[in-house]
Amino acid sequence: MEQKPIPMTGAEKRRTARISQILDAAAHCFVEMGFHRAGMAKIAARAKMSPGHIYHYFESKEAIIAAIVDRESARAAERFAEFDAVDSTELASVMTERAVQSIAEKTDILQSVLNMEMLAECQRNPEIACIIHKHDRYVRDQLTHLIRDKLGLDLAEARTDMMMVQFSGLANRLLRNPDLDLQNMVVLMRQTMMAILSPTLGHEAK
Amino acid sequence: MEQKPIPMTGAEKRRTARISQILDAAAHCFVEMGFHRAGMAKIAARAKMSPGHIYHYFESKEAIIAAIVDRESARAAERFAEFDAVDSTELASVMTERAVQSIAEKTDILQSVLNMEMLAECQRNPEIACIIHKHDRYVRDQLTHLIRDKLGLDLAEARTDMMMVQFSGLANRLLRNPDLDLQNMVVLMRQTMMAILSPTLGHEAK
DNA sequence: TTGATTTTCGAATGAACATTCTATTTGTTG
DNA sequence: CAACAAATAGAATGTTCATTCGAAAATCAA
Repeated sequence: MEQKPIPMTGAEKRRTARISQILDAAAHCFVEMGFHRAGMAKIAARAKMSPGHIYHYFESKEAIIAAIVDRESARAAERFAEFDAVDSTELASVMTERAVQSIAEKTDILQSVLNMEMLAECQRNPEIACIIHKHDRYVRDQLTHLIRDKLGLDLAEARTDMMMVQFSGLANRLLRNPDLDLQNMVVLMRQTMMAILSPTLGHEAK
Repeated sequence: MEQKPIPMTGAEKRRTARISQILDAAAHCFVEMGFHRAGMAKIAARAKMSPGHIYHYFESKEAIIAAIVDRESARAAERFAEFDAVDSTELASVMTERAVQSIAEKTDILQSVLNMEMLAECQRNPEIACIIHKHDRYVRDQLTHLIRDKLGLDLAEARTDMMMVQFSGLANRLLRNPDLDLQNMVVLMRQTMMAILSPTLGHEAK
């Protein structure tokens, strides 16, 4: 989203370094054990500091969870922002490639696990819900603008959501079906995305 | 899947009643607090029995989680089995309606939360993974048979997975975007599903 | 260097939790 | 009804965990 081009003092740099040390450790533990079985002791050990010290940077474990959700959501949003620069005619292809390719990597399976955890938490914790909805709205706005103004299509909001259905649906599918044949899937996925971005969708010839 | 037409004695009936009492209570608590923050005390209270007594029916809390995952997966599989009886020409429509309608209900939002929790756990606990993959394979086999043998389409496995991408993707989307306009979505979703089930998909006219 | 400030540690605390165990109640059967 | 088995309760146990706190170490200012 908006950014800080403000330079940082040494102390501030240190502080943000420590914070991302903690977040990296927390993310790792959360993937491995889930939000609520990952103990502060484990997180602290992985971040190479004492448990007590974490409380100089975060008010509570909940605050760490919120920060993780925020960071991961922001990263996902960033990834979507790349589509902005893509040529209109190739959008479906590029998005398909990115969806499939990013998912074929181990790191993104882990990312998916974190996403599941986040979405579950989202229905219980209003603060988490707020963070997730904020980032989702941002991504949607970007994509809707692309579809409406660059591609000149109607039903832009609905098409946006349909595109995003493909992304999260694919991630979900890969967790449930470990034998998924990506080779064949990618062909159908590309055509499906192209169909979603075709002017005739939503205007059925009867 | 296969079933037991065997009649039950009074004692057995009681036993299964108690067990589903526990599972209902557990499911409720798991949705509300997640697998690992839901304490046995809370589950016991909701099931109207003592914590200790639960251990007459389940070896451990892990066993309850496994049982919940199994039950919920089996229920999802049952719901998919209904599509078996649907007329070929209407499959896409019926599946769309079912996906959208089932998701528009509050209960299915809660079901989605449980699904997220399950999928996250699936990547950490091999026993859970096994249960989930088993049920997913069952659903896929049903649907693939439908697509290949009733609709006479090629690429049946890939089309199956694409259909399932739509289902889980839609559930996911609704959690992330609470403002989702189902009215417009349903139109695009139906056409997308029809495209996935059209013989021309996968055989692009260049 | 000295004093002040910040960073860091790790033990102490208290709550929550899964599980076990013993005792009590309920139900069944001869 | 008596004796036995099954069901149930709930307190006790030992562990794990988030959080707090006082002190030690490092950093900085003068």
